[in-house]
Amino acid sequence: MSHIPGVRQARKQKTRQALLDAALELLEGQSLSSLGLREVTRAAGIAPTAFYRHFRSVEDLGVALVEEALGSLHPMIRTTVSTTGDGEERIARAIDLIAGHVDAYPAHVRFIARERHGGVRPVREAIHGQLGLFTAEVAEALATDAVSAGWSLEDVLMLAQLYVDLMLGTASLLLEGARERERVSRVAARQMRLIGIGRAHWLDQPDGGG
Amino acid sequence: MSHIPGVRQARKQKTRQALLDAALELLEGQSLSSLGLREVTRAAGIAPTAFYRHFRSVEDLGVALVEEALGSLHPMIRTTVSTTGDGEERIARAIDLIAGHVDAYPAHVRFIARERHGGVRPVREAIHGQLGLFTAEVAEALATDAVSAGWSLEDVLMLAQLYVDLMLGTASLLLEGARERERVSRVAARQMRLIGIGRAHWLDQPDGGG
DNA sequence: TGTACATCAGTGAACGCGCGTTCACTGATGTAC
DNA sequence: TGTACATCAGTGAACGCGCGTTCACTGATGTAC
Repeated sequence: MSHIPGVRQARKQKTRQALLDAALELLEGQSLSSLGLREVTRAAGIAPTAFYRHFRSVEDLGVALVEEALGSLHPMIRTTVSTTGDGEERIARAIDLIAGHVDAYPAHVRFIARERHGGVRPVREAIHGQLGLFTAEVAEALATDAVSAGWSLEDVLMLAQLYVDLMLGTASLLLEGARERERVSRVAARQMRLIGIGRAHWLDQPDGGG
Repeated sequence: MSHIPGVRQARKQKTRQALLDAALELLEGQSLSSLGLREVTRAAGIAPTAFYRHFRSVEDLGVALVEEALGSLHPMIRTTVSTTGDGEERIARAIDLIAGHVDAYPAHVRFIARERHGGVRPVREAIHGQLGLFTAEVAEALATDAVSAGWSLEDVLMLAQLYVDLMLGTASLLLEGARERERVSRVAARQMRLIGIGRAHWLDQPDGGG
């Protein structure tokens, strides 16, 4: 009735989502640079030509997928980082959250891991940009800890980058080797512990600070 | 003359290498899963059908590329890890070696970074296997350090994995942002330093050791 | 409420093109004697 | 050394197929009055 929502717009949104979902599923076994437009529309159950009502190209759809995938990752990182408790508790909780996210959004995790260094530049850049935001967010949280007193901004950022890379790497390993989940989690926990120890002693060194 | 080398075999080898080189160059802008057989033979200057004299498929060629790319990486890791001197010297030397390798073999580095999580399973598995060997090699070198006395094998391996991932991540960043080389190197150096500090204090913790 | 017109998501035919793979072949290299 | 035959890397025509994109269209939804 009113000119804002409308049945038409809702249906369009639904088709768009069907395209995104179909693409994400097809990307389980291939890279975005080999994903075909007709392949996606066939899986989504619409005519090939309707694709253009939603995206200019498959590349363009890929960029939209980045938003969707890292949007779902955003709250997770926020929660992980704001967990309270001592070091060991925080590590255990972080690992649990990563594993939970991999279970809840396996296709999203796979997509990001795959296309982060993939063959489609605009997608790579979109992922890079989003991960930069995540790193800044993690850095902000780390900076409020007492342990970070006296740290330069640059050093907090390099630490955040270490954590973000470790989280992504762990998520990717959890995805591939479902049967090795326990071993992967244990190794990741120890790596976080070691980084935490390095963090605690960073300013002990004569030339540690920036 | 003798039945072992022969002109024929040498020529075949040369064509094979031309295929590998052509593929590697084409992979600068796309993923292996979208690389076409005809595309490769065209770039290599041979008829499409001759491809089958060397590889069963493009996927198969990809696996051969993994051998080639990580073969060239092998000596580098060995050198990096066996560098002598104090911690800071070793870090500086490691970063230099990584940067040098990226300059010498940019296409190989890009290929490995891209296909490590890429869409072609056999290639992914080949890379995973080779990186596992590297990690073991790094672990072996780390284990001989005095700092590693009292460490469990599992912990040495988790440390080695941390270093290997950091090296690969750094190589990839150096590749993408040529103009940011200095900043990337500085951050990587500090990450190595922080990991080194964590390593030095690992056994200080009541529950640090395995 | 009813009517007339505008919008626009989705359709289906058609196009030219490059793909992977097959096949019978060519001719230089290798081998046996 | 010379000859006759075997091997096999590379060729070129041919195939059927799915691709991305264009175009004019349909018909339900939206808007104006």
